[in-house]
Amino acid sequence: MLRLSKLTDYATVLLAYMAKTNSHLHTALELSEATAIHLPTVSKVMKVLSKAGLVYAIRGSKGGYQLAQVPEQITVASIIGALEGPVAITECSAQTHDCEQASACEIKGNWGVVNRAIVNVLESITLADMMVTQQQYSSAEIQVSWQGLSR
Amino acid sequence: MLRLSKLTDYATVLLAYMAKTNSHLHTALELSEATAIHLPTVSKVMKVLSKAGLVYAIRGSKGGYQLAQVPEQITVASIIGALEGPVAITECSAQTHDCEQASACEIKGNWGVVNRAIVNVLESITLADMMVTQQQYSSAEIQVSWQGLSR
DNA sequence: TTATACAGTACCAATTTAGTCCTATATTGA
DNA sequence: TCAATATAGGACTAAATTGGTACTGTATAA
Ligand code: FES
Ligand code: FES
Repeated sequence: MLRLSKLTDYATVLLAYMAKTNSHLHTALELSEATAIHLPTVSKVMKVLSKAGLVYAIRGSKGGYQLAQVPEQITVASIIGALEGPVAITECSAQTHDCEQASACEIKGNWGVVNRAIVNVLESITLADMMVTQQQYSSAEIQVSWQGLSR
Repeated sequence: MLRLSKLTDYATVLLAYMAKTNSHLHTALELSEATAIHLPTVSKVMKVLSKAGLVYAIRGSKGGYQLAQVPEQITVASIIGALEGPVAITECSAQTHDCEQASACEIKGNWGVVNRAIVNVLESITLADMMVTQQQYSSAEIQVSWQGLSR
């Protein structure tokens, strides 16, 4: 149902924690303890974020991770892009797809428009936005979770 | 990568075809031939759309399917909803989720905001919008597909 | 040289999705 | 009433994806 992967969710939680205190380096172990995400999973996610250039990684003892940009410059779209690749809600919304018989299709090109609209939303939301405290809703409303992630 | 299921894509193609000539009933066989989606798959999708109330279904000989509303009233969000349930980009953006330790999370509630923004986009786009002819892009741009669906 | 911490990759289990098929039910018309 | 037509509702399997873990390699500091 138009779901992001759990790894993307983990990544956002980890980056948000790092953003809070970005003065020092964060080891994978520290991140794991602070977020209650299992260490192997933290490692996996951080490696991907490092490769994508969203965080700096320093090896060796006294090493760790640090945000590569300020939270205001890290968009949700870039986090998703790092973990899952470019957003493409359907095969037809992707740029690289090849199709000979598209002439017969009634909705040709329109998924691309929808996709663009969603990407615009995701590019407009930054890590800093994600750290704003949201009001708590009653149980009938949005029930947020954190434990749910590490299930 | 924030992907809709293929069935949702099929459903949109089928509904768009039906919208073109909604004066008569469309049998699953006719829809299959017009869209080149295999008949069993067409049946599966139409059953779901019927159950969701997006199309009327009439059984027996001379039976078939017909849109339950005009294309301007059928939103992309409702099509997704019929096939995949409500849009929930993460577990934390769902309404029904239960979490005891959310107090520790840095991004608590924010996925719900992002989710809402995406739902707003999807609710603003109708089947009629999806039928607007889009300009053809060069191969470097969006490459639309129709055959890709039935792969 | 040793301990620490990230990098890269391979791997498996669990889940989800796509696709097909079978039986039941409703409708029409001969 | 019977036969033909079409949808309804499940059940089922194969394929693909995802989530999670483990192992080996490399860089750094003391
Ligand atoms: S991700 Fe933090 S409350 Fe769900
Ligand atoms: S769905 Fe891809 S061109 Fe129609």
